[in-house]
Amino acid sequence: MLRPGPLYAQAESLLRARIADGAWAPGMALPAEPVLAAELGVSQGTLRRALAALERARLIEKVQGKGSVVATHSSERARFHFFKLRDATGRAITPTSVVTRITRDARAVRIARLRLLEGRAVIVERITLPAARFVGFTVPLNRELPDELYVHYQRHHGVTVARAEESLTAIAADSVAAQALDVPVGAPLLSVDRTAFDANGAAVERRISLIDTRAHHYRFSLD
Amino acid sequence: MLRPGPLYAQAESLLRARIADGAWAPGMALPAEPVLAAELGVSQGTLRRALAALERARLIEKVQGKGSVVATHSSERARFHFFKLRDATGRAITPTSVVTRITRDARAVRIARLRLLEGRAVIVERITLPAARFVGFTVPLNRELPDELYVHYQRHHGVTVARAEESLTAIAADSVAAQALDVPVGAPLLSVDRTAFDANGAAVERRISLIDTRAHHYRFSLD
DNA sequence: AAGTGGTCTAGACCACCGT
DNA sequence: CGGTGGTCTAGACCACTTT
Repeated sequence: MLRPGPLYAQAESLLRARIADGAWAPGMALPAEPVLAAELGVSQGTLRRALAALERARLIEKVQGKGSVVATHSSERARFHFFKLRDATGRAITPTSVVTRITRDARAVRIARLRLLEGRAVIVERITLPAARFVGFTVPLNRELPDELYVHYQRHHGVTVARAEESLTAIAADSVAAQALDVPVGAPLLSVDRTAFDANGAAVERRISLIDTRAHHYRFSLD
Repeated sequence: MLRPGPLYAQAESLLRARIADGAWAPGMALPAEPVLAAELGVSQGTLRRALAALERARLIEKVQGKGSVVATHSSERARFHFFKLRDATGRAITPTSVVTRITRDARAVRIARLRLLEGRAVIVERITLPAARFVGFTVPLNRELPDELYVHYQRHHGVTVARAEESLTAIAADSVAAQALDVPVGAPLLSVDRTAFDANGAAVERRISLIDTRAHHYRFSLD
């Protein structure tokens, strides 16, 4: 058998693939460590090293005495991991969202969305999804959504966003954005261009957010 | 003796303190693992767990066959870790910097700086340092600096920046920034408000950068 | 009580670096 | 060659959760 790299890395990528492929669904309990170790043919210590890496990548969550489960986007931690806006004092805020338009062609689904923070329109977004991964995509229009979009991807399309890259710039509001956000044309907006990836590293979403940052800040850490 | 928390965590904070206090200077080799483990009274395995955490935090660097050393900011990795601007194609760029003014009082040292990318003025910065940690701070004015500012902090003041928090907003250029960056007054600029911390978690720098993002993007990952 | 993950140890063996 | 870190294992014991 081919054995590229250390055992713990092989174990990690095996488990990572099972999660990304949906063989282990989000919320599902993993086998106990001794069982899983035997199945993979490694010691429990080696398995634990692989599981620790998956936990750092937020793909699984471990609880002492209970076991490990595949991480869900509805869990507190993941919900805030991809939403970095905070109010002026640094506190997190829960946004509400309204999808205003959906269009599609053979290659992509395109979504326009407006997000409100504390009742004020603060973000306009244009989202592009690969049609192949999101067949039959649909959400109610012009109504507040019950769940985060990433939770929707996961539940209805088996797509779990694991990682993202963002590119930030300051731009001047055009007339469309200005009207939606109730700011003057030419007002400075924060543009966030995000590409999101699943656990296998495949791109699953492109999202451009235009943000009115007069009352809210984009906040994060460099560790 | 008091023993709060697991051994590996105690070992980690002990080592972390030695680095932050300067008892182990940047670039200095650490004792070999068996030696260090004996000194701390833990097994090599437990010590390795602590060292792995310090390596993830970029406080030390390990090299197989040679040993471990306290990380230096001049190393490639750390140099780019705190500078997230990239060109439009995503490539990293090496900035040059000119300090234009230094003022000080009993509490703080204040620095004004201009940064050039590919020959164009792209960033104006105002930096505030706690006077207590930076006694006798001085750099040549209006001349290109030989080293990054963080390398200067480390070499001349024993201050190592280990972590930072940033708050981003889009603002309109005022007349001062507009002139320095050669953009119209009111042009959108990316404002980055950074607070930097040492390995002990003490704040060691406040820095506000105003960036012209027409040709360069602020780029980073959410993992 | 039984099962889970969490900690800690000791030791064998491997891969790499220097002399 | 001796010294370094890197990998892998086996087992003892602890802390927590559930039955």
